[in-house]
Amino acid sequence: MEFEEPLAEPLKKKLEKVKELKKDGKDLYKSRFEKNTDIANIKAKYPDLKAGDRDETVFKIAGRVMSFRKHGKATFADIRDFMDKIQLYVSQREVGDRMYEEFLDIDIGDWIGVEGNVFVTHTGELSINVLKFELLSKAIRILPEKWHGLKDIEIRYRQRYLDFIVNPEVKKIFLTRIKIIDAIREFLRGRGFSEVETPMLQLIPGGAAARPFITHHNALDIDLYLRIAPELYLKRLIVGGFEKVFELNRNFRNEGISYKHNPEFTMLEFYQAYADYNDMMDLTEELIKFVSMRSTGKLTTTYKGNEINLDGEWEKITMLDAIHKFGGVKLSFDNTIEELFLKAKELEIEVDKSMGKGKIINKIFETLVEPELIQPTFIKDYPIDISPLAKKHPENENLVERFELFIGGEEIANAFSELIDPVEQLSRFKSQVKSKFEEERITGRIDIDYLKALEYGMPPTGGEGIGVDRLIMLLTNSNSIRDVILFPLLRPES
RNA sequence: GGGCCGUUAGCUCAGACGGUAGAGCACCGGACUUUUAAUCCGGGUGUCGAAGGUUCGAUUCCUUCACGGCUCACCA
Repeated sequence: MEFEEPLAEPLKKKLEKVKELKKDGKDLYKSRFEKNTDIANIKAKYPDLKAGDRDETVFKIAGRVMSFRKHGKATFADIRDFMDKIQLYVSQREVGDRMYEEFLDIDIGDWIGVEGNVFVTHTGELSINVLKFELLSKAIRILPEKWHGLKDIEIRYRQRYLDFIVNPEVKKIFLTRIKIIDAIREFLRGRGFSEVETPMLQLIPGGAAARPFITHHNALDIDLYLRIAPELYLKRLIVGGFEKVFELNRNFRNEGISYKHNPEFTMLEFYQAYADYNDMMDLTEELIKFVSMRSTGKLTTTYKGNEINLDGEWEKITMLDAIHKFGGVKLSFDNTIEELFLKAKELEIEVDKSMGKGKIINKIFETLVEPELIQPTFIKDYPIDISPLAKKHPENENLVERFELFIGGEEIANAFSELIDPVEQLSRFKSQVKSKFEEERITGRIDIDYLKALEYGMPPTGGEGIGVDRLIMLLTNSNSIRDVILFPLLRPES
């Protein structure tokens, strides 16, 4: 038994008790228990029983003991299984002297299996009259307190199991997360999309501009990167003839941690041949409405104090129009760099002239507009120089057919009509690698194999990425990405 | 990385002019056959985040560090 700190007194006593029980030949850690129902089922079966009512059906349930109310020769206890909890009534008369003695050795936190029938107490609580019980697994550590719960946010993240044991609302968030993930798959499958798995270990980490995690393959003696995006592989599949594919899995980015960034996070990417970014907008709107209904049963949510309505048609507006509308600033690509630079300065937005027009405009957009985009809004037609994989806009060579979806002031989705011209793709890659700033962030290597794939011909395609954790934050009103990731990354304890 | 805040019992939290700390729950001992924050009687179980410094004396004051939170920067 390994304890990192000197043993606190209660812990020592627990260990002594366990030693005693073992010495008496008790098996404290059993192999199995045959349940025949869940607590929630029992509760559902007897909605109308009144005080004094009783049913002789024998149920076998199991769970963790959460509390005791001991009364000498009879004891009440609450046990909890995955979804529900119920009160046990154990009396010496019913279970006999020896078993009752054994029950008094049970501690809060222990797992037990129980056989008993249902009755309702004087105070009207549906309870299990215990006929037999069995200790399944002994707890040595003492659980956090029962009505203040566990508030220390650091312990909640580091020991998430305690968070689940003590804070029921946390479990609710993750159950919603599970429903959201299921609903995404259900929706896309229903639309004829195939779920695929592409490499997480990549030779060239492409599809985004973030610093990658580096690892090493010993047998091949090569460095590999954990993927920052699956994009370039999914598009290879489109070249190979797949028409609708999606991948719902982890990406890894070696960047800062914040309320909306975890080094590993869940990304949905989907690609549809013959579709453009307008089609993707329609699909996105339907997807998120479907997911919201399936997971929360409604089309409204509250996020950071804002009421958000997902119903109705979502607004679509170009980036430049949005800057005009929300920021009152009229910008265009006819402005010189100097003019854009001065405009940004005037707005107290930090930019420098090496950034290029697109980047400055985007920065202004992020500062002035993003926080205002509370209700679902598609921002479309992004600057070309910040969108190396998107198709050029037919009406303006400075723009691409790209949109981002914002809800609650957060970026939820990013999509475009894919750039499928291999010659143009090469020159875009080159100009991207050119700037010194980018060079630090990108490995500097162009994915020649991806270009080769394009050279074989890729059909017109719409592609999109959705930050699933952020979507979950939105639908569960969670202020931090750590509240929707089971085991978020923390610095190791000293 | 910068700024601000936090770290006291298993948990939630008090507290002190600088004189080695106290509540509730949990825990330990006892009473109790319908309680549900059960009740009643008895028991504090602690490296006051860590290390230095000042001091007769530091958990308290100072410095540094660790971890966490918020925020700014960064993350197209």
